[in-house]
Amino acid sequence: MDEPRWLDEREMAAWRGFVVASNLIERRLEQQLKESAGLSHTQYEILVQLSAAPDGSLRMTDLADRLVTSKSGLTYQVTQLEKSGLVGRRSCPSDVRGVFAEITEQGWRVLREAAPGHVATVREVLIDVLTPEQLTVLAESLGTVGERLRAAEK
Amino acid sequence: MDEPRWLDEREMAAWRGFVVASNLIERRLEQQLKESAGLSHTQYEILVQLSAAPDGSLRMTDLADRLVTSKSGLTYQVTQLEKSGLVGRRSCPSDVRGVFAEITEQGWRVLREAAPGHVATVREVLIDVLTPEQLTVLAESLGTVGERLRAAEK
DNA sequence: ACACCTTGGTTCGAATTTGAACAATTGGGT
DNA sequence: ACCCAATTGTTCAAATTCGAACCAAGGTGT
Repeated sequence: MDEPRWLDEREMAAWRGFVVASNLIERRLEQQLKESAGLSHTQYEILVQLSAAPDGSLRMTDLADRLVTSKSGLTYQVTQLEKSGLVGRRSCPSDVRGVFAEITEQGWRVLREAAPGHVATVREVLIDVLTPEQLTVLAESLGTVGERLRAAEK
Repeated sequence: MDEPRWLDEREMAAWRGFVVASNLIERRLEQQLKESAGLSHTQYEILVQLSAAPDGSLRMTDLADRLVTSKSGLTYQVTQLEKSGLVGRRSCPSDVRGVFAEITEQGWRVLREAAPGHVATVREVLIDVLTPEQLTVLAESLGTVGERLRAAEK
């Protein structure tokens, strides 16, 4: 770390842009979901991941990985969603330790109800603000970034 | 919201990429700063903003805006940093209600100490992973996104 | 001067997040 | 079969976050 390569103007712009944009977007999303569906963004994401899974259920650890959250954080949120009846827990046949989180009927309803507004907001804050070309580059770039970080965490 | 325009594959890739990347990056940054300098990312950002200000000080509200955080959240963090001696509070001459947060000598030292490692990590997770062209597009895109959201919040 | 609406910052309580410690299993490698 | 490291999910305490309520002080219009 003797002679750090500082960021030039463009690099700095990209970095600041990223940090600021992600904070602003997260804030807006949180507010929109909370007010229109009574869900936090994390909770919404849990429902989305479960709904996309083959049988509407995923192992806790698997789910935690997809959400990029801590195991304990997930335990907490799943418990919350369980209290609200949007998610249930099932135990895993092949592994006594394992626990499946499973989206319920009501979970589906709430998700279907919340999705349109959420998507609209996503468009409003990111997608519809950019040109198709920008979107393509963004998808590729952040895809790579994600892969690298996933790999590095292991 | 009768017929929502769902996201096509590319749009979805951009969106998922954004969410996943920002979570992963934030996690990594937090971990790196905590272990190498004992600071949270928020605290680091506070020091950066103050150090960049003309006289090393900013009004609380101004600072909160730049950090994209709530006023109460900032009050908390500034208090923490004050306890550690990295930041001080001064009152504003022209407005009795006003409070300036000001970076201290020790704050400067800690910041200088932490910066190289932080920048290295930023390169590692984002900047050096992308091509110059990708970086340019990213900077422009997220710049726009940020501006729009800032404007919309008013 | 006087109401009145806005601003600036802090305080408060509630919700959330994290990492470390833990208990119970699992799955090799020998 | 058996020992041991790695894995699973939860619990716990501590730190952080937010929004709403609040108090004090500015600024405006009459």
